[in-house]
Amino acid sequence: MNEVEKFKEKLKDKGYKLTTQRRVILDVIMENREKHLSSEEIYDLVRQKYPEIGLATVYRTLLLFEELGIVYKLNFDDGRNRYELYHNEVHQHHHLICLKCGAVIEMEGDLLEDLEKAIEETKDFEILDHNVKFFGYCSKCRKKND
Amino acid sequence: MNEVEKFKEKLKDKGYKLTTQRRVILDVIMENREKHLSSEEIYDLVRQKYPEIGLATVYRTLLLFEELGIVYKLNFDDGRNRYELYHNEVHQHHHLICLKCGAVIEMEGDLLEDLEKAIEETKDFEILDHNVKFFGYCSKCRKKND
DNA sequence: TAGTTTATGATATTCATTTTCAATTGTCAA
DNA sequence: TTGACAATTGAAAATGAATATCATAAACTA
Repeated sequence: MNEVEKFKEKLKDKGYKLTTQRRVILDVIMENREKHLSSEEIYDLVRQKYPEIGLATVYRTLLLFEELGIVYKLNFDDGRNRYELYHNEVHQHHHLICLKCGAVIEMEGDLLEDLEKAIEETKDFEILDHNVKFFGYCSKCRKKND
Repeated sequence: MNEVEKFKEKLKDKGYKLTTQRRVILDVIMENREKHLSSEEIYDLVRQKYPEIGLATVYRTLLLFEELGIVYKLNFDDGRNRYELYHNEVHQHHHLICLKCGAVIEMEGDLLEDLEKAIEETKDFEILDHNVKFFGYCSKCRKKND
């Protein structure tokens, strides 16, 4: 079963309807896997394929997709929600955010596991998700500074 | 030199004036060291001491204090900025946020150091700050769930 | 295909934050 | 101490992202 079929099933399972708008929004997100698009950016891209769409529908759909585990909401402290396609490694990657040029670099690997285990034990806190961001200067901006 | 004197000096250094409003806002933040107050919460507390103050002044002052390194801005994904008094260990603590009751538990210790070193080397990214949050259920809420 | 329910688009609303601008208040030099 | 000038303030308006409202328009199901 491919991704789109899985998507259809997830909607049906919960009694949601399969609409053109939802399909187009999914397409845009799938075509931009490596990006971290904001709601507004998604709206702009969707309008190129389906100009009649309303902004509210995009917001509603992103909320729904998040609930269904289709997308994952990111927060880069730039005052807007950003989304990426959900994948299993999503919890295993962190983001490096350049304070100069705003570039977002993805980082795989979960070196947090030990830390999480320690927290669960010492604080009796059940961790479901984490949010790890590093702010600094990317290699390009570091070179410019020389 | 005590904290308040340091504060006065930081303002003067950059040509900013020492106003009653700024003093009262600092007092409120200092009296709530262990908390993570939002701008609105700070406004409410400040008004008890200085009712004439305007909301915009609080927002402006918090922005200024952040710039001067007097406070540190936190983001708990609840749609508002939160602040805490800047202290050197600020970079060394993380927050556990309960998804049920909203409690914020502070966690000391920096187990991220190894991870940061690895990033600086492999990604050529100079880390200045990090933001680490863990979401889950606190011990109280876990007990309630039983 | 009809009928019911869900979804949509346009618009209004909310909420946190920022901007505007005239009036006020610190600061520093005389 | 005063006066001048720049910085600061308060009130209100503006912004910007996100959400709610509501009448109309699609989807699904029998």
